[in-house]
Amino acid sequence: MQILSLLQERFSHALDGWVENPEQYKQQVVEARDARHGDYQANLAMSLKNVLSKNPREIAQELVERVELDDICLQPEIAGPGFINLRLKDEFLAEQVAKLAVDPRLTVSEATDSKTFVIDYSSPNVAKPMHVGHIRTTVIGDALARILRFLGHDVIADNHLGDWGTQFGMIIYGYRNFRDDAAFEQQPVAELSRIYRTVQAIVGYQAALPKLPEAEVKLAEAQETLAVVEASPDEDAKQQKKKLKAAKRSVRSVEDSISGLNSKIQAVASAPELLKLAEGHPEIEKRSQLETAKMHAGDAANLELWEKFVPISMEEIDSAYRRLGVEFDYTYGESFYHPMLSGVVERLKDSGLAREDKGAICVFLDEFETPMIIQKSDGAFLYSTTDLATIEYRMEHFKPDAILYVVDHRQGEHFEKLFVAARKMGYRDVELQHVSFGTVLGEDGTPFKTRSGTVMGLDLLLDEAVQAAHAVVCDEERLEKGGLAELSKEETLRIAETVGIGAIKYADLSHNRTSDYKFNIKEMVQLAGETGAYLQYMYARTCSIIARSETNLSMETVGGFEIYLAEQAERDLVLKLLQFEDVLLNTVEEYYPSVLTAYIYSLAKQFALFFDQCPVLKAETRELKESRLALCFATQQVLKQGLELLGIGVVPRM
RNA sequence: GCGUCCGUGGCGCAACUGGAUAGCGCAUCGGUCUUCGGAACCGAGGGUUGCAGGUUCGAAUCCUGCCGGGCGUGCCA
Repeated sequence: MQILSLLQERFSHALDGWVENPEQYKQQVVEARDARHGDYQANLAMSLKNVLSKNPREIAQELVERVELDDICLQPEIAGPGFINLRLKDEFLAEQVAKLAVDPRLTVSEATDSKTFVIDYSSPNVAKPMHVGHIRTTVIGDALARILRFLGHDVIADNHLGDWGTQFGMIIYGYRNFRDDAAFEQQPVAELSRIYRTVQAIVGYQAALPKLPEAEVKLAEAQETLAVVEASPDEDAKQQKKKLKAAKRSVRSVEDSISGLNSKIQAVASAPELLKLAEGHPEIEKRSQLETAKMHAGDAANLELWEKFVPISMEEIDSAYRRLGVEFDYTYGESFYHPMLSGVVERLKDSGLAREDKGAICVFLDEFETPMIIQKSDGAFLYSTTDLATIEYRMEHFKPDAILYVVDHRQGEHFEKLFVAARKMGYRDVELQHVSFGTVLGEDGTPFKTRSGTVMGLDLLLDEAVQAAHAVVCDEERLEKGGLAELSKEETLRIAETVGIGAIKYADLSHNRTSDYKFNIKEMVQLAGETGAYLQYMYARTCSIIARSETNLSMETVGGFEIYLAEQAERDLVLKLLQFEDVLLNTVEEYYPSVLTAYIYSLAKQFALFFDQCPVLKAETRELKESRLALCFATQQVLKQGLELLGIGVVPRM
């Protein structure tokens, strides 16, 4: 049910033959922010003031006379400078919610202009452990895929794996030199990730070691500069402030980098075995890069190892996806596009878009100072090259109307360049969108790490959330009070899993995707406030009351229950339910899942209010009881569907 | 330096893309009900939306300039 566009159309019609392009004004019909102004409000009279050279209140008056709303609304009211306040008729609400309750699609229509979306999300690096940074892209991308599909679009979920990068050189080198055969035999995934971490630690150590003295010199310089600025202030107070701040900032930044270097050095220096390896394998980074280059060049031995490692690492990645309930249609990694790269570069050179500069092949774009480099001076290709090849491939094979890249905001400039270049290559009729998102931060406001400073593996993170959920939700006293004492251990574990994973997802999705957010498991699994658990609980409550009613309520039977809107809380709940489709459309307008989370939360709140104020099983009359049960049922369906579109599961009891 | 995003009650975030008295959740304080599973409901305090101008009927939102911060910035992804 699209209430908003229904109202907008009516107003647009009312303007036909009165103003030019009536369509452009209809978006000024919006949901009322304040309930005292009705359910919806039309704000167009004010902006038509100059167009019609008339007093806005007069315009509003005339609009009200022209607009055809009798079947939907009560008599519109004009307020303030020319606001038109609209209030839906109760009969209309009751009629529509009755339709919603018996419809598996909850009266959400399938798009008439169905489009094909390619959504590029998750994209972990094979052979590197997944961590908290992969949650956002995976969860946001998955939610968008689910919502767009539900709205009737064709969605191609493509996991653009990093399976061809420098990390392979590192594990190839590490595998040859550091592997523990018995461990690899028994637990290849764990052993591979141990090998990767070992090489990475040594790389970090060896790179940091020579940089430390330089950094200390820099620190001394920066401190001296600061001292000079402090000692001999600029006469201009403003200049002085600026200089002081710049000097302090540079001290701080050098200090930061020194502490970074120190921690990398410490990580190896404090572990004798590692230190020994580091000394026995000088220049390990260079050696690893060499292995990568050999692999790219087609070296049989290295490719054989690549073939061996990829499935092992995918096992781990897939298990994380299973747990998160995320699926892809395609998993074309970088390696898939590798054979196409030289062709891309050749075509760009031939068409004059790319040329050589300082040994590298570059695409210069007017909009940017720095070029997009597509081939390094040593002949290697870059991620720009792969991304261009990927666009070519997708355009040819999927013919999408839109390609969405769910990637963090730091790559913003890369995508801007990529899109400009793609346009120049002739791909003009496709929406290219960088659905960017902010960083996941730890308690201290810096990118999320464990106490020891390393990034925490995703599986451990999920375990922690599930444990926290179990502690809160499956507390014995609580279960006792809720009449759930007989739940088996298996059931409580399953509930904790659903709640824990849902908590992480909800916390992520409910934050505006463009901003950073602090990752705090304890807050996420809270039962009070705006959390996934609260929503799941409200769903369970709808289940509980319906079960108690012993009415065998279902989509087939609920149609027989007539709806009465006796109380304000009922009416508000119904209006909320009917706004589901408008919210979904709004959610994909700019690809903000938080629009949907905010709606589901407000629906749950509204249900809680209704539940508090309107007795259901103890309703005064049988008709009222049935009506309210039908509202519980409709709420249950919308909550379930809404959460499902976010990738969040529900349980009937918790 | 340049580019880009951001600054909203103590904290974490909204505000339907320019609408009416800026909302919500934590936290704090008070109240309701002998519960349809208190994870409930109602109420209170707390804000000059970083600052200063401008645009107009109207600005948290648009423009300009400051102040403060994140991120990016030619051969990593």
